[in-house]
Amino acid sequence: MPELPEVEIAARTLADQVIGLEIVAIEKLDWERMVETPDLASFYALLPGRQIRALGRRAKWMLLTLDAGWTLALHLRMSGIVFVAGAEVDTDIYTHLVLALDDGQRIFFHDQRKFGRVRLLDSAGLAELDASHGPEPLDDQFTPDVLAQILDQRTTSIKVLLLDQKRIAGLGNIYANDALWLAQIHPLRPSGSLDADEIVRLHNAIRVVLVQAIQNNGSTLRNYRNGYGQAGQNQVHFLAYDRADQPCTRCGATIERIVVAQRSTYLCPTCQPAQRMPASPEYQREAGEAA
DNA sequence: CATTACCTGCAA
DNA sequence: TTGCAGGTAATG
Repeated sequence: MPELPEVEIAARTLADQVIGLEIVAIEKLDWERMVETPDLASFYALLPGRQIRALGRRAKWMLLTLDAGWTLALHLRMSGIVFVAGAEVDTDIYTHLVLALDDGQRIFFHDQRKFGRVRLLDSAGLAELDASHGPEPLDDQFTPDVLAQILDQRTTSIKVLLLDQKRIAGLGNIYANDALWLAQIHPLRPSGSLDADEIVRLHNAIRVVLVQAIQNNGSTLRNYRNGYGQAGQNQVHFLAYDRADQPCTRCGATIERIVVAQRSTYLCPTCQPAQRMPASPEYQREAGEAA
């Protein structure tokens, strides 16, 4: 499921409900492989008694800042849902982690596909997680110049680069597709081939699609829910993602589906040309003569 | 760099 | 039955 907007909304809606509460027990943990660090014995020993001080997000990681310098980091991967519920809600076979809180509520980590991951990190572990990701696209420090440096000289396709969390944080398949459509850039263009104007367009497009998705409480295709168990509304606003064979809302051409890096990729063949249109006089003269 | 693996459910 | 799904790590 979740990309940056969905994790952001999930973190915000969790914050409304659990800040200041204490984790009193690990009530259920039936998929032990989801705990990446520390070892299980330490996880069981360290978590009870921790107070939840703040909620945050880094890339697609939800961060629960605890006392004593600990951070509980949750990654929802494809199908994870983190929500709060009281004792009246039963766990099901997909609920793999339940944290009991001191007000009687519980944090549920529900994950149909079991790809979700949990880390309990000290300050060094948190710094390591931070350092392993690229810049946050919604930060003020993320400027077109920063994006230009990330793209510079790279031959890898722009779509693959946008999905690489080490280069830029938070984009997944939906918003990478939509940002490229909005910027009118073909997903297979080599990253280093974008000119200054295209980089400015892409920088702006990334922010626009993410901000709009947050305003719409994220996208729910199948599993995604916020911290109250509610679905998002952004899925009706997709620009290119999942719109194969439908008309481009900008030019009316038919949206195509191709596969890039084993991921479905949607583009408008008219608005997102495979080759950048060179503006040099030589090209224009040749183009004119050929025509 | 491209495949494959990790999991499960659902629609074609 | 096959292919596909908001992601990433581990392989050739």
